[in-house]
Amino acid sequence: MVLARLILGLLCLSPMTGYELKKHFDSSINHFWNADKAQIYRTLAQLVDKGYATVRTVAQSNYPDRQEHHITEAGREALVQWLSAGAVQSPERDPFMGQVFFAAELERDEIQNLLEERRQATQYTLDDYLSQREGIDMRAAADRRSFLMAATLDHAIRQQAAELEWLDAVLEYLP
Amino acid sequence: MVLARLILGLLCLSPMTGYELKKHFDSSINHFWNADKAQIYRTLAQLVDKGYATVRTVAQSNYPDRQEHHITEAGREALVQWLSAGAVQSPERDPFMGQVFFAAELERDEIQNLLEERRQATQYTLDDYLSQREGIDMRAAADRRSFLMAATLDHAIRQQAAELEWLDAVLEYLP
DNA sequence: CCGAAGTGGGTGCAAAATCAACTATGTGTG
DNA sequence: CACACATAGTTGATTTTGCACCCACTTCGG
Repeated sequence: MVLARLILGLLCLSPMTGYELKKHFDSSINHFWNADKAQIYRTLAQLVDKGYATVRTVAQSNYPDRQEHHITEAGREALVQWLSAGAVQSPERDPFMGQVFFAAELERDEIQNLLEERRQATQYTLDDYLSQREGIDMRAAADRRSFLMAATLDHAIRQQAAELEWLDAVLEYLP
Repeated sequence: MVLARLILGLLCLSPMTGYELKKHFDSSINHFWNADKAQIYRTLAQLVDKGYATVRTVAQSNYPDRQEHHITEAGREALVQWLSAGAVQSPERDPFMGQVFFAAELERDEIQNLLEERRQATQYTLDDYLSQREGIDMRAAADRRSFLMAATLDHAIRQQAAELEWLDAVLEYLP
């Protein structure tokens, strides 16, 4: 469902192969979504079925043929409809919070390890996002599209930063 | 996978029926996980299969029989093993960020609507969490279990608060 | 020259999650 | 009395996701 819209969104920016879509999910989109290769190719096929995208096979000299997927007018409409239908509400889901919730089954130092391990991972993720952020041309963010894309990265940065602060607070006051 | 551990965690606190588990997911656990009724009952059956829980049917005078699920020693071990195996890393997943990422397909005022709608929903969720937080006896949070449980709620509160701040920033600077 | 990594695409399978019914009975409200 | 809601649990179908493979060819590093 969501994946199909995200793919439509990417195809809206420019025609792409499944392979290129995967790379986007692993880089520019990774701070708010991820997707398995197999899932991408299958969803792509569904989009073509529904008439939201068309395929154009482009032969290359040295590399395999590109199955270039182009968004159709119907596809663009479906995307806009999703965006116009209002802000989606998705339930919170964080397995790590589950670990914390029941962590009392562990000894105090093991709990501390758990939190410190998470702290390190969060710091690592935050640093990754911050370096991605540096790569963004701030003059380009004057146009609305770039601004919004950069904003989602800012969101991820704020979330990670908030998590770090929380972890430090918990580590400090843990009885 | 995660759901099975969370159920084990809850059964660790006290024996419960599927119905009661569902209520916990809808109330005390809702800030970091949710689960469908059907999924809970099926997972419960799996836990019994694996020997992580046992069922005791308790007849009631006016109401249907309770299928009380008790955690076994093996179940407790499985839970502890999950907690000891280290902090789980789960990829970020936020459909709303997808909407923002591609929101440039909309007009400026529609984008503003989208963000304001989300702002309201976030405020509502935050208020809910804050009122849950009020219900927590702070003296009880001196023991480690209560402290950790309250901490996960604090985490959710911080996340929602950070989201609000972000939304305000985006609304202010949106070109 | 060998092997690793990159380009490009795909299948099969299983687990996890969601949606929508359906079964009973009891209790409280208008 | 009818109706909604709470207690308690179950079934079927479908979608979503994740993991592990498989193909073919090219380019680059040592």
